[in-house]
Order: sequence, then C-alpha cells, then structure tokens
Amino acid sequence: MNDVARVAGVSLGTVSHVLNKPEIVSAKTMARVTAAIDQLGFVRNDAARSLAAGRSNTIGMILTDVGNSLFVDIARGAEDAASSAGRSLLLANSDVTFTKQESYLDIFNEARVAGIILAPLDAGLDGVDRVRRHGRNIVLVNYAGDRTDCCSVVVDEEHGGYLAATHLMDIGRTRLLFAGGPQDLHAVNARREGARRAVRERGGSVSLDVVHSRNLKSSSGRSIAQDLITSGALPDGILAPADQLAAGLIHELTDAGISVPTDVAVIGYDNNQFASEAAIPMSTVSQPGHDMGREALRLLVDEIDNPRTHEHQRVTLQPTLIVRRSTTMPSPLRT
Amino acid sequence: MNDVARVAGVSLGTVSHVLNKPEIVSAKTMARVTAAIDQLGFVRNDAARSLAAGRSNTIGMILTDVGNSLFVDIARGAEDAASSAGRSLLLANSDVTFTKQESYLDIFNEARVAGIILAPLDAGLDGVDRVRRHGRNIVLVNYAGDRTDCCSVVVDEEHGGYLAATHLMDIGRTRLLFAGGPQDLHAVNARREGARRAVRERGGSVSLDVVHSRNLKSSSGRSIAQDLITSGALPDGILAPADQLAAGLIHELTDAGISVPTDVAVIGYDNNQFASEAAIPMSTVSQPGHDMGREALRLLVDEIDNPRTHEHQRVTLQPTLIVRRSTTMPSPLRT
DNA sequence: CTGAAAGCGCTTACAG
DNA sequence: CTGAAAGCGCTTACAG
Repeated sequence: MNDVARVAGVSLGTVSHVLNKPEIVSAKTMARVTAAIDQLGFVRNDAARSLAAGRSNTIGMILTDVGNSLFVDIARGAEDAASSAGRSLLLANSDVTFTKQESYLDIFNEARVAGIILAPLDAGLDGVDRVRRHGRNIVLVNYAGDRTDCCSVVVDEEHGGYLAATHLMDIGRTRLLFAGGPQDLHAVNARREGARRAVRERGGSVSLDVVHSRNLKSSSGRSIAQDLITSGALPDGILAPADQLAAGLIHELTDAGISVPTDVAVIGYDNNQFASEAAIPMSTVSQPGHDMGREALRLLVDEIDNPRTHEHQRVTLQPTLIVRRSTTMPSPLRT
Repeated sequence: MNDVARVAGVSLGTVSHVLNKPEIVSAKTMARVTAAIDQLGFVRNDAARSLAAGRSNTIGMILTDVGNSLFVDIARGAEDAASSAGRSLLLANSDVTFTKQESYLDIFNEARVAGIILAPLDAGLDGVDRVRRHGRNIVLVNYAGDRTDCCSVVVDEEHGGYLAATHLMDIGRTRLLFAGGPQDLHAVNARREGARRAVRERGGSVSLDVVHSRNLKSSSGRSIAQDLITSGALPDGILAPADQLAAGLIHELTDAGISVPTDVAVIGYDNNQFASEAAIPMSTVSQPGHDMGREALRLLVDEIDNPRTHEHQRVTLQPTLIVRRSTTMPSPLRT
C-alpha cells in the first residue's frame, strides 16, 4: 500500500480511503490511486486490515457433514446471502467429529472472524461458550439444544415426523414402523414423537412400532429389514429418519421379493440427492437447507452490524413432504 | 498476550516463545506462562501473527462442487493430511461458477494463506497466474490443463474410460455407446478416448458409438435413453461419464421394460454415494479422492516448507473399476 | 534461556 | 477532501 501511495503521489491514509470509503474521495484522486493499484497488482493484506480495524470481514461456517446434501444446501444458502452482504464465507467440515468441531471453532476464533455459523453435533455445545466468551458472534443452525443466548435456525423436526406418519396413514397404511436411529439423537427423537402424535390424533386402529439402530446408514436399514423379514411380521408403512437408512431398507425388502410400495411403503428423511435418483424414487421429508443457511447468515450479520439493538432469536422453519414412488400405488398404465 | 506476560511476570517475547518454540523455554517459565494463558483464556490473534511473521498457518482449498462426493473425498483427504502436518484447512465452494472461483482465489490471496489447493474449472486458469504472481503457493487438483509451473494431482482419465470399456467387452458386450457429456470437458474427452483405445486394441467386431449431451445430470441420461428407445437401436453396453447420467439412463431404460444389465449393461463414473445405494447398484469407475487430497496437501506443504529445493511435479493417480449389479448377469439364485 | 525493541501493513481519529 | 501519526497484537533477530 505504501508503494501504491508513492506511485499515486498521495498519502497512505488516502489509499486506505479509496479502498474503504470511496465516497469521501475526490474523483481525480480516486482515478490516480486505482490506476496505481492496477499497475502494481496490489492486493490488500487482510491480516493487517483485520488487525488494524479490529474486525474481519469473513465469516466462518462449520458443517457437521459435507457428505450430507442438507449441509451442502445450507452452505449454498449462506454463501448466497454472504455475497449479497459483501462478506466472504469460509467453510470447515467437522465430519461428525466433536474434536474437529472444537478445533475449527478455535481456528475461527484465532482468525478473529466476524462471526461463526455452527451446525453443531448433539455431543455438546461447550465450544459455543468458549467462543462467545471472546465476544465472537455465533449462530447455531440445524440444532441448538435449548440455548437462547445466541441466535439459531432450526427445523421443526417434530412436524417432519408428523408429516411423514400422516402421509402413510393417508394412503391407508395402518401398521406403521418408525425404523432405526440412535436413541440419543435429538432430531430422531423429535421425529419419532411427531409420528406418535400423528397416530394418536388420527385415532382408530393404527399402530406405530419403533425399532432402533446404531446409526443412520444404509447398512442399518438392511439389517432392520432382515430382522423384519425373519420375524415374518412386516409393517405396511415404514418411516425412516434418514434417506440412507430408507435406501437400505428398500433395497433389502425388494431383494427379498417384498414390493415397495405395494407391500410396504417407505418414507425417508432429508431429501438427499440420491432419493430422487433411486430406481424406486423415494418419498421423503425435505428440510429447507438453502433457507436455513440464508437465515443463519442474515441473523449473524444483523448481530455483527447492530450489536446494541440485536436481539437473539430462534427461527424455526418448516419441513415439507415430498411424495415419490416409494409411497405411491403404482398406476397400471404409465403416461 | 500483553496481559499474559504481565500475569506470568515475563516479557512479551517469552510468551511468544512458549507458543511457537516451546523447546527453547525452561520448564518453570513454561508452566508459569501456560498457567497464565489458561487463567486468562487467552487465544492468539492469528491476524497479528500472520502479519508479524509474514506468513499464515492455514491453507485454503477451493472445491468445484461440494455436492459431488468426489470433492468431499478430496477435502477429507486434504483435511487428514493437514491435521497431521499441523496446518488448518479452510474450504470454499466455487459451485461450478468461474466468478466464484476467482473471487475465492482473491479472498485467499488477501488472507495471505500459506498456500492454496484449487480444483479448477475447465473454464480457465487465469486466476492461477494472478495468485502465483503474488508468490502464493498453489497446487491444482483434479484438473491441471497443461500447466507445469505448479504442482498438480490428477487422475488418469483416459485410463478410466479404458477400464470401463474393457469391462463391458469382458462381459461380452459388443455394441457399446459412450453416452453423454459436453464436448468441451477435458475429463469427458479423455474418458471417451480411453474407451476408443480399449475398443481398438480389442479388435474384432466391437463397435463404439458416441452421443453428446448438454450436461452430466440425470435428466440428460433420461433424454438420451428416450432417444435410444425411440430409435429402436439399443446398444448392449453403455458407458456414462458420470454416475448421475448413468442413473438417469438406468431409470428410463428400466421404466421402458428394458432390463439392466440383461439387455443393456450400464457403467457410470465417479463412484458417487448413491451409486451403491440404487436399487440396481451401479458399476462405476472410482477416483481416489482421498488420496488426491492427501497428495495435493503433501505437495503444497513441501513447497511451503522447502521453497529452495522444491520441484514442481504432476502426480497422476489411477482410477479403479468397481463392478456392481448394473453390469453383472443376475445369478438365478441369491445367496 | 530471557528481555527490549523494531517492524509487519494496514485503519482511523484528528488536524488542516 | 487529504495528510501525519498512533496503534492494532504479534514475531524475531539481537543482546545479554
């Protein structure tokens, strides 16, 4: 920047002004300085800028699992909102690992980012305290426990389960199974409760069984399906709290000659990319990932820009039902 | 850090030493300083550190498309290697958009990261020059054009096409079709050439037709399949240069009552997550994403640490064939 | 092994 | 509208 000032024949402060407050610089000076910048190929040193200004322009985002398209959607939403707001977004992948989440929190903290968007693991929100203690703004997305001391954007998981169960009952299924999922995942529990409520409200003779599994992967779906087949007591509608799990279920059922959806209708959760690509396109509950990311970034920027007037809030978005062939009676004639 | 020095009763420089060169500090001083750090909850300001040291500890990585699991694997590989090397990795998603790629390049350049790993678009490598002119280390991954002035990690795309075509011929297919893909994508062209070479080398009466498509999405696969069905001239083996495309093809063929793989064997490319989850698990060519990321980071760190002795090199990794049901004759009896 | 001091490249009141 | 100067929080030779 010194070089730029020399070449342009102005002072250091003036160069800084054309970069940060172009509106207070005269057109002539402006032109001289930008010419010098171009000529020299000058690129502002952001480390120095952050240090001098006491704040940075970039926002850090920590995703639970970039292999899950929900988080990719969230990142895209945040990215779109960030570029509209003139901020840059840097991503980190905690990869469902608590220590990685904590470590990235520290990295962003050391980098003095303007704020952090965290999609936290259920495992714990200790890091949030640590970061907030340093005055760093943080907003939680996708899961927020019961925290009210920072902004958060969550999805109504209970409603998602409710939607899925209601849909299965609407197509006439009466022996439902909520299949799989660890018992200690907040989202899974909420979805299960939503399904329970739907069945309760419907009344009548609809039953809802529950089985658990170690994780939400397709292998768990397969083993659940095998157990069902062995037991001989098949449900006629299955709710899986994840598309992967549902894919494993469908796979194994179909292989055993059990027809999906005729014998058993299956609905997943998350609307992952492959849900629509499968040979039996999968019904699912879709979470508004893009909106989640956008909202989270909006809240964060408000907190950064208006530290005095900002009030923490929890934004709850609604999931939507997506009906595909895995819960649709095949029509005798395809159009 | 001033506060830490005061509380510990040592000088500023000493605190810096315990953070950066713990081996030259006495045990007693070390203990006093770390105690003070804990007590104060001190977190080093990375902006100041980068500025004073003239270099940063973090590495920036720009991915073409985090929605594609290949890039997620690359990120994971780089992340693993980075944490072993004591560096932190920050991600950005160019989302197959050239302007975003350029903008992130500039952001990392402004941030004075220690180095950049770029998975570039075919669209152009201008930004690479701009960044290198500022002395920033950069390594290219997945695609490198013909650049030899920086390190790169690529996959032998031609060999991938060769593997796929050879496999189809090995299972007795003789009327092959290389289906889809824009004509201006380097990777697609190389895969097609590999397939051609395989057919040529095999000799005999195997034919290889080629059709193009606007993109690599499943909708393109569907429309290609429709055209084939309409024309009535079906191949008995199809190579698709992307799993998505293959999924669309399989979908549409199956819906029309054409059996995959009995009538038409289909092989995809990339080994995306959904390839194994599909109702007809898909054969595909797998790229070693994790290794690509790891290698790229290794090359970058070598360039950063040994600027004098470092020599640019291109590492070419080999893809592998993954055979699944979409190219396997179904056995009459399942075990 | 430790301390004092210069300097990294910016921003930002403050004068003018 | 522009310039001079202090200061952001560290690192790093250099003495001792």
